[in-house]
Amino acid sequence: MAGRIMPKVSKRDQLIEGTKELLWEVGYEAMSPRDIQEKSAARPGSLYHHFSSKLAIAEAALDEAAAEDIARLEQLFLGNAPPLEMVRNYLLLKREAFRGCRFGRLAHEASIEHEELRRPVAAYFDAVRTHLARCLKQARADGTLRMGLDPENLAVSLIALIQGGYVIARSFKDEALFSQAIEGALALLAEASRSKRASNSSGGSAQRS
Amino acid sequence: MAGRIMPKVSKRDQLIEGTKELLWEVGYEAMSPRDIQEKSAARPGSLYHHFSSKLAIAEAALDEAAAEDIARLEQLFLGNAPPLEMVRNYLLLKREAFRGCRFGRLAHEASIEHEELRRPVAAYFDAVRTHLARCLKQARADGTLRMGLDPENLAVSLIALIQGGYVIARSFKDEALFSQAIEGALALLAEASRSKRASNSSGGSAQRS
DNA sequence: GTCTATAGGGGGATAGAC
DNA sequence: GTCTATCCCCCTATAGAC
Repeated sequence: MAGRIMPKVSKRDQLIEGTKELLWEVGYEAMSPRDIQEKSAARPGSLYHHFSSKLAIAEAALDEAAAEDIARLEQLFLGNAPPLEMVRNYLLLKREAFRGCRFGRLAHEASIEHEELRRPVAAYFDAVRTHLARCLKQARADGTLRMGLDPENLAVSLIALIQGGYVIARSFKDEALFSQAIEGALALLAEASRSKRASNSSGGSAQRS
Repeated sequence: MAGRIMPKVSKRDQLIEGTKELLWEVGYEAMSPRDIQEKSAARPGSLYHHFSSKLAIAEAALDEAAAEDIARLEQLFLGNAPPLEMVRNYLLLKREAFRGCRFGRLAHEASIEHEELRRPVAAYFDAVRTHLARCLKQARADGTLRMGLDPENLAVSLIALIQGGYVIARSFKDEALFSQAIEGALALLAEASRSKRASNSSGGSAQRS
């Protein structure tokens, strides 16, 4: 049993892992080095051997988290569904409204002014924005999204929608509000993508291919 | 100079005022009783004479803040502009993107689970939601907003949009993203509003902050 | 690399004089 | 009502043995 060739999880990895969890659960400021140590079954000596400070280990953990989620996004947006459908699917991803976004939740802490923390957070959002903007641009090009709608602006709106959804759900202690926010936006998007095939003569001629 | 009949600002009021500012600046958890005392030129004795705990004074301050802002909302939504214009105007209110919403910023703290804090936060958002939903409902009734768009859902979406706008602006350290999020939503709304009047004022929101 | 022991400072609150 | 003085605990490390 014990003789297996084990990857041998180092204390360093355990510490990083514990920190990732804590950053999501409680954020940066409310997370103490002691909390990390307990969650990782480690002692101060280990923590400060591998990392110079709480900020340093948080940076490492957050960099890892961002890399993970950015990679997952690549997968998500890889398919070849119609671009607007991709956007819809992204909005409808299963999310734990109360848990919040592990990046967005840090945005309101004063510590977000540490570039070490802000950089990975911004990197994650930038990846989302890029994917969404690309889909929306494509949708506009192929005629499923109306002109006059700026894909870049819209992408930011949708990211904000999700982040705000967490805020509202937590404030009302009601997960349903998260879904409501998403549904409202989906309905708007549907209106904005309603084909030009109807009597509305807003200039478009493109039909579904 | 000093002989004027002064309203005599009590230490209690100073403490509340200082707490309101701090809750906005740094949030609940990062605000220490000592911070409050310094900001209010008061001493522990005063604080704990008037309030039983940090939580108690935060509750009092937050209740006051919510009452203020709910009253301001009443004024805002009092005019008799077309309902959809009211909504647009609300979205275009001047906001300090980096400062964030003094209610929404608390939503991600673990302490939001204290009902004392959550109640005023939810009360504020509920007021916004009610006003927006009423406008949107009216707009749908008078034909300026398409059927098929649920006013309740949409109201939640718009609140989320704003709250998320703060998150994104802070994450990217870029106020322009707040405006971008708003613009994106305004464009969507414009598409969803039926241009029954010949004079097409939709989409021409003209000013950016 | 990981441990135990310890340190300086601030957090949240109380006691009691005035 | 407001003040000064003080308390205990936890936060963020640091030192040094193993």
